[in-house]
Amino acid sequence: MAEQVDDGALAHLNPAQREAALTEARHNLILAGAGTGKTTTIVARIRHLIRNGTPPDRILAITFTRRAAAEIRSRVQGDAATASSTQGVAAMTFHGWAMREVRGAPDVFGYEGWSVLDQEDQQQVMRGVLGRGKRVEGLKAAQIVDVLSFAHNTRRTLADAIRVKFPDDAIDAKAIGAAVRAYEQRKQERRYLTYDDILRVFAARLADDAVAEWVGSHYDEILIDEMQDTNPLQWQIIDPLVPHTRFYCVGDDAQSIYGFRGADFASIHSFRDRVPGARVLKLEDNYRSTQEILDLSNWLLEQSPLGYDKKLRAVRGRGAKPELHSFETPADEAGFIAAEMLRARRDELPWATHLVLVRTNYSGRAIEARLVEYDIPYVFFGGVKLLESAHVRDVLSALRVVANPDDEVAWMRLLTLVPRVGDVTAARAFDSFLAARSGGASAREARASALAGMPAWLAAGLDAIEEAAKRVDDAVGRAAAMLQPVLAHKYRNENWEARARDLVHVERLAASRRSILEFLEEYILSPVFTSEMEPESQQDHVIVSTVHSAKGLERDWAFVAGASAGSYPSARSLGDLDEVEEERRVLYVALTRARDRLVVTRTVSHTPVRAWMGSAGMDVLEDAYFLNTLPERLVEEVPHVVARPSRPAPPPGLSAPAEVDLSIDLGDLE
DNA sequence: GTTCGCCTCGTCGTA
DNA sequence: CGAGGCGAAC
Repeated sequence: MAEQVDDGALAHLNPAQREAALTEARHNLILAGAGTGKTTTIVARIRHLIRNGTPPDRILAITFTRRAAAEIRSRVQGDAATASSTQGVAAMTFHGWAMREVRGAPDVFGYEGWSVLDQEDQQQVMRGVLGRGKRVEGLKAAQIVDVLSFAHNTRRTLADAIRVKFPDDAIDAKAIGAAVRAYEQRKQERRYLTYDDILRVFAARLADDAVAEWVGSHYDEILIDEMQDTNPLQWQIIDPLVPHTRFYCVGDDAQSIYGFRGADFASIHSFRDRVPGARVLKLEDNYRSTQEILDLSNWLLEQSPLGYDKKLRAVRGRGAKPELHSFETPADEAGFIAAEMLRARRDELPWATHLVLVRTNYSGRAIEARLVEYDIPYVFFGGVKLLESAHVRDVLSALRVVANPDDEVAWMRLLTLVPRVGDVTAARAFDSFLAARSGGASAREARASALAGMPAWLAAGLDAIEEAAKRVDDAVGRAAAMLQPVLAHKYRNENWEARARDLVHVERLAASRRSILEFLEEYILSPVFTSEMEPESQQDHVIVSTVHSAKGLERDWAFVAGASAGSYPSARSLGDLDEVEEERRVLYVALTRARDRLVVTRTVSHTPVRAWMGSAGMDVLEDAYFLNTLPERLVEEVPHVVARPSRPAPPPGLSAPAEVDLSIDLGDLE
């Protein structure tokens, strides 16, 4: 048995990794710098546990994304010889885990039949609460939802969260508080849970030690990846479980980039206080990059007033210097990146050689446009998630009203798809639904009264979906069929063909889910990007990714785009040390993705920031710019900026031209 | 009064 | 690309 799992993985580890994989301490924190074989070590650890007799289904790996979970699962399974003995290791996100526990034991946790709201739906509910003005104290629904979420994740009061998020504005927190109370009540009435609520329900029940003991007894060891991005709300889940299971946490303080979501990387510095008896191990040898790439990355961290105590060493040795290319416009920059890829292609390098890292979804679009233009296959990580795209939401709204008839957001969305029905008519229909319900009508009868003035196809379609509710892909198919005519019209000028293809993907994702709510929950909690569903993702392709979505990614060549003044650090973070330092770590994560060739690109004159900051503001940004003190020896600088030829000013007499007669001479028509 | 289309504007990052 | 404002059309 033992030999079955021992594939020699341990033999490939260096002494520090081996020590980390085999540690016998009850709780462990592995501080693993970028490229030091973090995933390799986690995988070796899991295989080691299994080899020593831990049943795979008693091991839980918490990761940051669906992709990271999938990678751990597949690497733990290894080849066919070991796949069966390693079957059953659970790998999922924090939210996925919390939901699995809550849904798995409704007697313990409650909330059966409640729907999970994503961010856009939360904003929709908040808009409904705010009514006509749509603002309170100048804050829009989206801002209030954000500050509330920040309060939950950092376990602050709402008043404190408002002070932290809006330090300069005189905001009457009482008015916000009233809106939030109304929002909470609305969520309760409609049986809605937000992302945060899922963690909060789980955490609240774990405060009962009997519950913590019971949950802890399911697992021999819980592994947590990207520990530096764990926030106080997630710690509230970990803490009560410490006496009841073992924790194996892996992280890197220099890669903490989720402060905006409440993560505080300092909590890994105090890990031993929080988790008594924990052993702390360090991995410092970098296997990913050449020394030149690490020299630049190390330099960036050294400039920080926070001491990171980190210096990555390249086991691979020396290579080419990183390049720093400067352009006039983002379009030139994108053109260069695409042209470099085409050049590499002529040298027969696969598309998968390349990774392009962008700061924002928005800035990724310029790159995307060039890749389309040059016919380069790519997948974009970040950006629109499949279940967040408007047309998919339209279709899912029909499933949602069947699964949870109290789901007002879904009702409104569905009803306003009907021709000649707008907000007012839809709200009236929903009101009559509510009236029927409070009059004691069953959900189905109430539905009939909501649909009274609506076309017959809608009622028939909802009945059909309800009949198919056990076969979720079938239900998706029926919803799509019912709405096909209205959607084809709604999106007639917005790429309807591509959107229709997405609907087929959704149907495929829904196959083998046990219920509509389970299906929606799974993909709301661990979203799939639209572009991951495209055919390109099955073939050789370039990856374009926001830095935040690039955790764990590496490629031979990495292009770090838009590394301009005003972006690193971003203009909006100026003046707040913590935020500026988080921006530094974002750039650090980007730089450390490259194995062989690191290409940093930037624009120097036509930045959009310059336009609204003005030149005085621009000086401040230049001062704060991380790369403005970059020593020459660290990079190869390549200017692409074309100096505009300066012309001599015209002599004074020519400066006020007479207007030119632009009318045509009609000849003999006069 | 209500719907719908068109236009402008602003967009950090994510489960 | 979505949200929101505005005016035309129903």
